[in-house]
Amino acid sequence: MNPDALRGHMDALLLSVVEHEPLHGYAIIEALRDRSGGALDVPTGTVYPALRRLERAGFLASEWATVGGRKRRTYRLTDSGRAELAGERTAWTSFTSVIGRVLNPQT
Amino acid sequence: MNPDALRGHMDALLLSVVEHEPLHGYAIIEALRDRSGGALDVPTGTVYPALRRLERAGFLASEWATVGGRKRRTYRLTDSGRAELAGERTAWTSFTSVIGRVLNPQT
DNA sequence: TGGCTACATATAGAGAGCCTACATGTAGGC
DNA sequence: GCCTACATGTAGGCTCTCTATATGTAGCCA
Repeated sequence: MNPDALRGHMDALLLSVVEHEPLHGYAIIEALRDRSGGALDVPTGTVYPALRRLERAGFLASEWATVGGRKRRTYRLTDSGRAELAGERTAWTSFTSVIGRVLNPQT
Repeated sequence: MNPDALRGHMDALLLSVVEHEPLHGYAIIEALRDRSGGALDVPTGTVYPALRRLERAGFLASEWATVGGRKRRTYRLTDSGRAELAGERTAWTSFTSVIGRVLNPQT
């Protein structure tokens, strides 16, 4: 997966993955890998800063927890984040429609 | 259209638009606008450098022409560019599939 | 004549985000 | 003692798209 292709879609992916259950960073990476059938293996250097950015934007909220002697920062979707995710899903649909039409015009 | 979303897809769009007929930069911008139903209005500062990049990569070849007193640099797809475009189309399909699955999992 | 719009190309510099590489630390198996 | 999995985080680099600016022709209109 070309990294540049992800540009501008990472937010939607991250928000989507914590939609129904709060997850910590490491688990988010695993969830992305699982949900994509292994196609998405996002490095920690991408995910952790992105999560902080999304929290700063108010779309996520985090809490520290200690599980099995290990510290985790668990992220959950805020109401604002839920609205953002809905918008991102709509944007995704129109994005694929537009690019798809240009890439494969049926003329 | 969020500019970041285009990242990594611009090449495919540009190659796609000159697939069946050579076009010059200005016409390429118009073609993208037309094919996308107006959704894609790519600035010259994006297109011209991108075209040069694609030519440097061997995917496009250009020739100068003068039409109605105006100079045009007309780009055509090379064989290498044709192969690249095919690859980009395949990549696009799997990209949308992967992101779509993560964004809207049917579990 | 002057001014405006469409046509046409090009570059400099800013901005942003994803990446690699590195740093740090715990738990558990061998 | 060493390795792997788990877990978070930052610094710096890279690349692409964008904004802003520059340059010039052709044609219309007042």
